[in-house]
Amino acid sequence: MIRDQIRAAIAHALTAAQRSSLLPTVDLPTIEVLRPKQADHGDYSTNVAMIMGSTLRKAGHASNPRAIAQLIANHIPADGPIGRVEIAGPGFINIHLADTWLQRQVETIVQAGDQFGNIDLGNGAYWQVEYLSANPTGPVHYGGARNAVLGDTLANVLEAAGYRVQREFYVNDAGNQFNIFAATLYARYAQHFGHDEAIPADGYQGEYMLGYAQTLADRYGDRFLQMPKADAIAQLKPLGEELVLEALQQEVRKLGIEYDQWFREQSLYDRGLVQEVLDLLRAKGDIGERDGALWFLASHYPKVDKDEVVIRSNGAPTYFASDIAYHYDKFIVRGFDHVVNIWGVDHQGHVPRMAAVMTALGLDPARLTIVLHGLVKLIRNGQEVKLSKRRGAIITIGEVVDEVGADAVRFNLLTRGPESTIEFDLDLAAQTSNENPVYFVQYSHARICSILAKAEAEGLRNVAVTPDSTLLTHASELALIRKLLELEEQIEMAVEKLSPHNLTHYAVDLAKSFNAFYRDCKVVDATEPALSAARLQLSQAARIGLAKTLQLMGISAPTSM
RNA sequence: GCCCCCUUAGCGCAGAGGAUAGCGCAACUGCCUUCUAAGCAGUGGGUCGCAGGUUCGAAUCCUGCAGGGGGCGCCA
Repeated sequence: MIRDQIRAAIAHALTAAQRSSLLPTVDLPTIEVLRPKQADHGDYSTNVAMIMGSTLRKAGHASNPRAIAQLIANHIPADGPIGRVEIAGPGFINIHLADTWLQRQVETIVQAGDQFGNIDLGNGAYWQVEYLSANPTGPVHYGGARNAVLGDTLANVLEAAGYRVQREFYVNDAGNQFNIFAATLYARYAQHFGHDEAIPADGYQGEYMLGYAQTLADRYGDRFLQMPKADAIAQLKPLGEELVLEALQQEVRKLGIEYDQWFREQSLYDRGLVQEVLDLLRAKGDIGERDGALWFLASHYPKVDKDEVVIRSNGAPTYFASDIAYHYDKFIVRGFDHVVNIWGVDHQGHVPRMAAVMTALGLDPARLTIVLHGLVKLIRNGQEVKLSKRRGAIITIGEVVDEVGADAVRFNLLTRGPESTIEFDLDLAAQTSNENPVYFVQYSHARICSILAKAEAEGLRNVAVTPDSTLLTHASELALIRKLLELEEQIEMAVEKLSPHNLTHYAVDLAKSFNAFYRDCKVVDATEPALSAARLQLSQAARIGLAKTLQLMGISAPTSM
């Protein structure tokens, strides 16, 4: 990455200055390479001279930061990406990228193609991203779309950063909610055949249950009414689960999401892993008995003040019991180096307990990251649409995608940091207007494609000579190249913060940079074939950058609009 | 009561301890016989919730306070 090259050059300059005794030999500070806000402060800058200044002052040496900066700057080799080096302000060293180097990057980008922007941060580390996990009791309500989009985009970004990533959906099919679902399903199924069978008091009221009953009746007839109710419910359970998961998969596909694995909670019990892990914790003294129940003694661990029931006094395990086994399975059985769980803020209380679980299992808690995201308020006709799965008055992910389109949903839910609450206005999102920055970005991509097509039609893309990138000297051309080269850093940032919202802002910036170039520089011009060739290559690079950014966000890159 | 998150332009939001705090929308003024006007250029708009502190330097870190949201179950 460019930043690393700059950092290396500065480090080299520092040691060179020390070796020639121009700078006293003290421990070098970590070199921060910053991106100045103002263009005339250069492409990169470092404050290392000011840090050194205070270190040297304390050690009784001459400590004028500007003088130190000058010493360091004198030793920075002006080659490769580094062009002009200047001292400014209280002691900043400002570094401008060299035009000739920038120009050469156009070809590099085009050659990289869809690999452009990829970096090697992960070094092949094996990560899991688990997102959208839910009870398989019906369609996922719209708020889940944020979870799904966040997790899926993070997975994309991690892959681009050199991680091996597994995408997982945890199916909570072992808990009480799922039993209630099965009982409700039985009732709806019986009702379908005219029986007077009431839905359980805490059952699922949603209309979608009628659809499941209908499907079961179509596929299996009334055979489940020819047996005791308990047996029928037991047999309907896995069938109902399959129906729900099929439907979920369809919904999620509308957002462009494919999971590598749908992991069933029940499988942890079937394999005896829950018992095994509880025994293990008991042997370590992390399990205690109180009020007839078994508790995980989480309060023994930092930041947790409460213990947590794992086996109820009625003998039934809690969700938390299988969750411990689940994470044991992730780290110890399957060997992920790192796991990212995407949860809504309403699960925040569970976070410190999971850290305790990690420690209790002998794992470094830092290997588990839980990304909490705020909830989504759906606005229609200026009013909040209430989401309640139990009451059945839900709007599903699929419905919203059908209404406003997957691209608008993904982009809008990605623009804000995870911790924010999002008010998603359906009426606005449905408009294909400039209210939707996603169209701005896509339009820019389509425009490039149109230019490339026009050049093709006029035979300008068949120029025999390789494009001469040194012809790209216009400020808008160089600004566009600079913006394109930011992609690596944007990916790095998204990974480090485990938050990809910066990509939406970058996409808009990149589109604006292209639009400025388009305004200032005529690309297809038969009277200037050499310049056209160079600009066409730059346009191609811009298309690659925009398409890559959109691809990371799971948003389509249309060739015409 | 305790814990977590949020508070930046009229609205919605970015801001990796750095220099003159940005983007979109809305408002106002211009630009389509020209490669896509779903676009472009320009203008106005700010005590970065409040008060202290740390630092050469704070929207950013620390403490307190206020307002908003969430969480504190033998639910998930």
